[in-house]
Amino acid sequence: MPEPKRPKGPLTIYDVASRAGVSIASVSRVLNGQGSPRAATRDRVLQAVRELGFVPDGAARALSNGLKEVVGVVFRRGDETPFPDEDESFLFIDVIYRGIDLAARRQGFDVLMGSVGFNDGNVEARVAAVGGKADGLILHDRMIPATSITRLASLVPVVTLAGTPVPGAMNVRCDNDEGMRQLVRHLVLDHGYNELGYLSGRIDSPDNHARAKAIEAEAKAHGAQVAIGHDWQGDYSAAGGARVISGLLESGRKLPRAIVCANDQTALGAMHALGRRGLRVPQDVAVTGFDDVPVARHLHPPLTTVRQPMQELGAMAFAVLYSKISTGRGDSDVVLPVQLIVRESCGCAAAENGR
Amino acid sequence: MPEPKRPKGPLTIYDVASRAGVSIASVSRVLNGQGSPRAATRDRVLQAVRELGFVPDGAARALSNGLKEVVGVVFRRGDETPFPDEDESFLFIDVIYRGIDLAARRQGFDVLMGSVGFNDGNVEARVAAVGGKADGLILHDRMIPATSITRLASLVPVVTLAGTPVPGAMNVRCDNDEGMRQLVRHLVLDHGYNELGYLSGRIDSPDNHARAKAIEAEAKAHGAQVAIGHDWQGDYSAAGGARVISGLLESGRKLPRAIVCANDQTALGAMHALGRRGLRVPQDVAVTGFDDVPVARHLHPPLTTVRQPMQELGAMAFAVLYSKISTGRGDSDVVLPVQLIVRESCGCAAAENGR
DNA sequence: CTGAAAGCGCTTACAG
DNA sequence: CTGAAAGCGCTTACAG
Repeated sequence: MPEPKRPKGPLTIYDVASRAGVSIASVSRVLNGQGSPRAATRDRVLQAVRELGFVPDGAARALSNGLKEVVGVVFRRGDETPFPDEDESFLFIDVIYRGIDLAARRQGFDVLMGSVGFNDGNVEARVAAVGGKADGLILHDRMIPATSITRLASLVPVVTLAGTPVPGAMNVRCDNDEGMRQLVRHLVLDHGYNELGYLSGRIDSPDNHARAKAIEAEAKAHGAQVAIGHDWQGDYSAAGGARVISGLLESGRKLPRAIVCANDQTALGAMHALGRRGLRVPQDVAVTGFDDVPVARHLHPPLTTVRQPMQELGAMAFAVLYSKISTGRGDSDVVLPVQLIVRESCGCAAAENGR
Repeated sequence: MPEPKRPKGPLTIYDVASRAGVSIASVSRVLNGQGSPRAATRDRVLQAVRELGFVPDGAARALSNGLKEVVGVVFRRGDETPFPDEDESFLFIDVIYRGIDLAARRQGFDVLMGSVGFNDGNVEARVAAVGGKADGLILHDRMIPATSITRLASLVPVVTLAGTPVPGAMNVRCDNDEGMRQLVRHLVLDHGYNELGYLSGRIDSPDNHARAKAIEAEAKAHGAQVAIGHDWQGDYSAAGGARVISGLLESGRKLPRAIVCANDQTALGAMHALGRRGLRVPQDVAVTGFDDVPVARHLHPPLTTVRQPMQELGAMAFAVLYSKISTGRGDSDVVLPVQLIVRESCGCAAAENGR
């Protein structure tokens, strides 16, 4: 029987200790690089670990040293649709997630994902449960009320993503305001468009709110008009963008010279709808996006947009959280710079393409 | 001071108990719905919990009752590329992941993601660490050697995805063989093509191996030739697919009537390369994929392919794992049916389109 | 350098 | 129905 006789239950540090002929304290020290065990001790422990295939129990470690080495991340995601047509929204979250993941890995943390469907009940309970299993929490946008976030934050460090800072919690976001202002300046000053429309995102989104305010302020500063409001209300989806444009066109409304969309998805839908009516982009109407999702550069024409550093957003969220976890303090509102990506849908020539 | 006086350290069950004037045992029972506490007890506990904002510590619960309610999932993913051009590969993993997530959520489990970069060192240690923090492990394809999987599986239940069953571990996969056979029958019997080429995936992939064997066997059964081998070796990427086709064309080789690609990405690259040489799909050369990624139906022409039920794959992986965790036994090799999706790249007319 | 022992925050028989 | 106590598998002062 080549199989080493295994103790009954799951393997514990006691099994390793007895096999190596040392105390559990020594095993622990060797495994964690604490103290300076004698080489002989080290070797015997390591060998026993190898022979037994021992892996320390995470829960016990966590309980003992007060560190789980786990970040909780809760995103909201669509529910049952197996292959939704808005493929990209996924990708987007995925990129943020990757930023978190990469940064976490560097510190030996793993990521506990607690996703929540759009129409799930008791979201707060779910978030709390994830919080109980982690050293800190990264929350996407407005999943739970601000007061709940504050309460939760007294229990475990919390950073919100792309939201508005909430008392007690930390926040990391992109500079929507500056991005939108750069975009407006490009359209108004470089192209001379003086009539813009803002095809909005979901009305309850802080991002949307920030972008709407920025476009209005900057347009005003340069003497341009901006159509905005109920008739222009989309929902961040391509379908929503198309719906708004169709509605506008059907009601016989004259479109502004440039349509600034709340995000790339919306721009995609808008361009579709315009194309169906025989309107050319950018000759008849210029269209811009926001996000710079991967397909943006492959559209016809390639989409002028604002790139948000999503991966850095994720990495920064972890960094801030980690700082709070390990030192007890962390920045409460980090703003990441965005970048104007000029392609052709604004009316620029192919040569000037941003990549 | 509306703020209730908070104990020094983090909140524990003792704080709740003393505030409610009961023992910690009662608090635990109320929280977990064990026993039948008196209504009065229940209420006082619940109120104390609410007032304090108490959330039980996951590590302590796990250690105490031997259940972490966490599934570990380890995928391999690309490393630093911020916005890779092969966007879809992501999505794909994401869909599997969603299946796992949905199924896990239903049982109150959360998902611990421990991703691994393609050129990360000590993958085994990482996988083991994740294993130590979870009740069970879902592993993508061949991340670590079979023997390591077997060893790990003696410690914690393991299910591998889309791989070959490994002793001790469980496995869930799609029916590559049947999918490829259906595809070949369609090409040979329905379209009458008797010369096929198999543009392969990574050579070390079990999936690729299974698909290659299936196409050879089925082609032979129906008297068709299949070109395969070194000159036809891709790597699952669009770039790889394009490279193979270009190489073939440059060497003056005559292409077979239909090119069966190892996956959709490869087909995408192949179609690009064919287009660049002025070859028409499907009139000059038919092309097929495998996977049915979301963009497949939007290609020109829409791609005929085999749909793998990725979300179910994930859900099934969890189900099998959960069964093992809770009952001690689970199926060791589950095969999920695939579906032939006939679109136009095989030569079928638009009307016959699968969705 | 190393071992015996306490303690991390829960759950759950075991008495009452 | 409820409380006192043991125990889950580790880590880490504290002695030696």
